[in-house]
Amino acid sequence: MSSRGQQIGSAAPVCVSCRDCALKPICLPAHLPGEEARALEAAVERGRQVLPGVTLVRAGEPMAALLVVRSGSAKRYSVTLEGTEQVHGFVLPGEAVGLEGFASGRYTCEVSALEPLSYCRVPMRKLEQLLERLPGLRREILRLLGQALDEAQRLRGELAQSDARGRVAHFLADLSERLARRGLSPTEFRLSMSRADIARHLGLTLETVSRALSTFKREGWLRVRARDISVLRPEALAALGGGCA
Amino acid sequence: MSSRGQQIGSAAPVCVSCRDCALKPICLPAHLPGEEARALEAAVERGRQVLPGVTLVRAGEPMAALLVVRSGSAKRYSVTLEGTEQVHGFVLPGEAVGLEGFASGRYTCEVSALEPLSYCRVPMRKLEQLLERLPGLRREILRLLGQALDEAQRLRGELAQSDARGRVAHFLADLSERLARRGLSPTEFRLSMSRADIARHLGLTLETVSRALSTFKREGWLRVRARDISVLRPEALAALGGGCA
DNA sequence: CGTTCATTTGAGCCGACTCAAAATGGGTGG
DNA sequence: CCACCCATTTTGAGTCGGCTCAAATGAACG
Repeated sequence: MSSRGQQIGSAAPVCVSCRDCALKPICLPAHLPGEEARALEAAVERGRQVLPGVTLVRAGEPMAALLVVRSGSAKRYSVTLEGTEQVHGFVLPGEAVGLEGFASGRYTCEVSALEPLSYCRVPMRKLEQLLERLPGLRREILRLLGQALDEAQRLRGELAQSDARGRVAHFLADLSERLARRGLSPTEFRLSMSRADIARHLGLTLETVSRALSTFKREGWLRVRARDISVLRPEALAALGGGCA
Repeated sequence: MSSRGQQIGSAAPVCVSCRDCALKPICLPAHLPGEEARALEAAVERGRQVLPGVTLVRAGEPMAALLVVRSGSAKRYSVTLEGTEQVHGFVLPGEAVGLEGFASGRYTCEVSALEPLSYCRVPMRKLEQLLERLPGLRREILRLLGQALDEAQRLRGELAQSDARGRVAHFLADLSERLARRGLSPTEFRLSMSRADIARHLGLTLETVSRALSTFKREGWLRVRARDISVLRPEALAALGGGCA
């Protein structure tokens, strides 16, 4: 297991202050003035770790804390009446989990680890106290929610307008960009999710996802070996998947 | 124009306090304690009116205020690089507009009136001041954003999983339910949007939307006359469109 | 009453799904 | 280290739903 070493986000030491965290430029405190960042930092519970497959939050459960992934990746999904999974998206380091819980104080979807994963926690009690006196944090949390909303809408638009290849291309381009923002390679990465997960996320079947990848491979846009992806022509993917003004 | 009289939400008198507003049980102040509601009310600019087709907010424009529709309905959309509209959804009375603007302080999509429409406005300056001292309002705004996010995700799931008839059924069931919550008839209503708008919202063509409606009519679930809809078997629509736990 | 736009209906085609089988790779135990 | 086993992924053949293009009908407005 230690030889894989390809998991998303470095295997960070368990306890690090935000100041020394590799995610500093991306994570919540990034846009906060110094004192606010310090106040927030004091409320953060760090270094929780879980194994692949473990569920971080469950639908219906009260939202007791704001969770932010530190390393590893996770799958956000909900289960339909018929028992099938709807995959809403994938969570990368520095991203918050379960924001839609603000709606009712309870989570409405499940989030489970795809790899060994570590995360930070801000208990809601403390968060609310902090929101009382930190205007920057207020703005930051609103920004976070607004961003999530914007992203969800953008994604919906993608589903509505693109065909299978377009969706897969967009998925790869988006993932690539998010990895780059975390200082990881945008062209060489290992998918932590299965074809079936990708398919359920994009509203396709796993065969169709596989075929799309094969097409890209044949066209010379990608190298694909199981879950290892090398992007050879990012522009081509972006052109197919892009589409938004 | 006055003889149509079918527009969504009554033609409210221009200036009404929140206390006397027909939307009181749905709108923002509904969940606020008395003093907070009063404080918010003092910041609200009421009774702005626009004609059909007028754009309320434009993509790229700074988010200068929080807008809530009072009467009438609107279309949220964005324009892709190719010049086609992506319809994100439709706004009913009591619903806020442009929440995704919290992401960057600028709107990312356009909202334009589908009927004569009136709305209320809370300037962002004042809103931020209020958020400083009203914990209930803080929670309420977060709830609003969380709800919008949850809804966007649910919709994405619907797109990913349902076929054409399922999407149209879900659209009607959702609209019906939202109208009911506003004290309007859930079974008799007039669509304020075109088939093309519905189609672009659901990721279909207008012909397919029309065919789905015709099918429902043939099965005896609906009566359809142009944009006037009578729902005869709500359960049937809900069964087709539902699907989420 | 005529014009114009929105909606409905029809025919044919293409892409994505379904079902089925082969191949690949990762992990395990000898 | 190698052979085996299992799950995942790839590939193939055939079907069906939704798209495209085109025409007809219906509604709204001057």
